[in-house]
Amino acid sequence: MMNNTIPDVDYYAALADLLFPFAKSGADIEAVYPPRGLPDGAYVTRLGPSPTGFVHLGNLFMATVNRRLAVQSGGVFFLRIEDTDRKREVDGAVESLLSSLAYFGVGFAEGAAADGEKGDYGPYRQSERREIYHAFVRGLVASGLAYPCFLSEDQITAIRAEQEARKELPGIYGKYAEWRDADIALIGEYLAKEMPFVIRLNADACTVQGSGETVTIIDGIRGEITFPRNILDVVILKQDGLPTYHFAHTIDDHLMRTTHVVRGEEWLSSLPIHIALFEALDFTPPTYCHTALLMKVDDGVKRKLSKRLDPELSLSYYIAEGYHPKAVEEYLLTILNSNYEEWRLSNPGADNTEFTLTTEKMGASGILVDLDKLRDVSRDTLAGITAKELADFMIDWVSRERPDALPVLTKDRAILEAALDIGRSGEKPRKDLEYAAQIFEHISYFFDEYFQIKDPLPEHVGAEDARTLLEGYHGVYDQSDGREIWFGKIRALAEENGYAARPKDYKKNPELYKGHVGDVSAVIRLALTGRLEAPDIWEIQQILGEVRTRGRLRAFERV
RNA sequence: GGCCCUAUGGUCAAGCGGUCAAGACGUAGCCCUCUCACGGCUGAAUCUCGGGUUCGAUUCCCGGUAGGGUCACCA
Repeated sequence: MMNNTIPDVDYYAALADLLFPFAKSGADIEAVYPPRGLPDGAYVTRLGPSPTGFVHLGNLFMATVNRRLAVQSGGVFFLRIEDTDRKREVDGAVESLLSSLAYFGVGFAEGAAADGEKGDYGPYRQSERREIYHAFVRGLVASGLAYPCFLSEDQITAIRAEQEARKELPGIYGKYAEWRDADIALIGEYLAKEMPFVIRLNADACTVQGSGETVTIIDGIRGEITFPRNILDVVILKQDGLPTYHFAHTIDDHLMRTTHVVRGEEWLSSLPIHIALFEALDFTPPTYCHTALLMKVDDGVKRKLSKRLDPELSLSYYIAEGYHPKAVEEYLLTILNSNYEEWRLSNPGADNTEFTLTTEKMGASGILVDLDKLRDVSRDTLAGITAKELADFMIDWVSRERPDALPVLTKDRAILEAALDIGRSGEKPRKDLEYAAQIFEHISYFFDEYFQIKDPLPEHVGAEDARTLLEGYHGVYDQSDGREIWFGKIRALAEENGYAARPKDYKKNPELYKGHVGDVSAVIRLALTGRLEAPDIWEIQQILGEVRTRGRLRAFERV
């Protein structure tokens, strides 16, 4: 059934006409997307997510690198929606992607947007670029570099089974590529019968004369990488007429004038295909930068983050927990460039855009996402944010995640800000604020609605003693006392009740005392905050006000 | 299994032929201290294994081993 004569130029031209009678030429398309008039050294980068509805930390990671690389070089960062798989597409996915990224401060000056798109290199949704792809596929067919393949799913499965049995490389290539240079009459016949087909790259026809068996490219992160040339007749156009990732990537990044493709390491293995495609189309490939993968430890095994298995690593997790966008950005930068942390240490207050990200400084081995580290970075970051801003941030979070608590939190803005600002000024500011959910719990005792006694009495204080101490404290308490006078009273109170006025005295002669001032203040702290661990009592009283302070002291005495 | 990537403490890592092998997180202890947090100090903890090259390898080369990725009409 196959034609054994070597096809000629006429054959390929005829085939192209047969397959794509109405397609434009590559040159027509090319004319619409001229090179960008950017200065030398400007990076054009992109984010190319598929709209599956799941927005991953990896998406943010990728967005952060690409965006910074573009922005810091005076280039362009754009968003392209890779929606060539209609089966996986989810309604509203683009919107949720955009809003999740926006939460973390990532926006796009060019590309797909919630309401259409912006920029001169569109369309920015691959599903809308059909004509463009077809024009170039036609060109490939016309030069004998691609061909229609009518192999059915069953046939392909059978071929694979045979290959597996023979321990051969699976796939359509070489002698298995039955439809390479097939009889044009037969193709016409199948076409007339509307048999489904795909367009495959003719890998053998692509091999550049005299270039050898391997290809070497310089990766922006990894340096030189050598691999065998692609021999697979990969599908470039699917049955539904949409391109596969490989082909769409080649066409789009060429036409959109992408200079640097920064993507995850999982793409490294398809690089031979992409290089083959760029060569076949006679395009100059971009600089590839393959980043390390974000990993997770599962049962002691390190593995790639997976959408399926790790819902807690979706962006929505961080948004729901209320991690501050700046904190997450700081964290990502620390894992992105090993010298970032050092830079941050010597430039504590500087805007992180002053730091220049380099692909050379990016690691090539898998990164374990470390929430401990994130929280630490977060504490530092939040310490540098004003209470006013934090209050806005908390209100925003509460209205999203805890709407029931919104009235409580917004009732008295001054209290909210004061609560968030405790101990944050001075030489050694507190750093105990991590993320909204934690902060909410942390300051909850300032709100009567959420105030409750959570901890037991301290070890050295019995119930009777507690009552006596609180009564005594209530008697001497004066809201207008300064911190020194106030604490003097606590010391006196401790002494009167058999507790050491100074912890050191107690440590020296524990048998002489019931405990020490710490125990006395612990009781007061417990009455006022419901917990044994809280910031300075005096400050808390200032914020609570005299009425509520007395109220809580009395309430506790009754318990 | 083929191909590719990776390999310094539990984690992120500096190092780019000669170092007592940085730093950060975490962890242990101490100090400061009314608790907590902050801060300070101290400690434990790392070059995957063999071969080369070299006067000298954590560093360069080769191999093993381990981990990871990928082998779709998914991206």
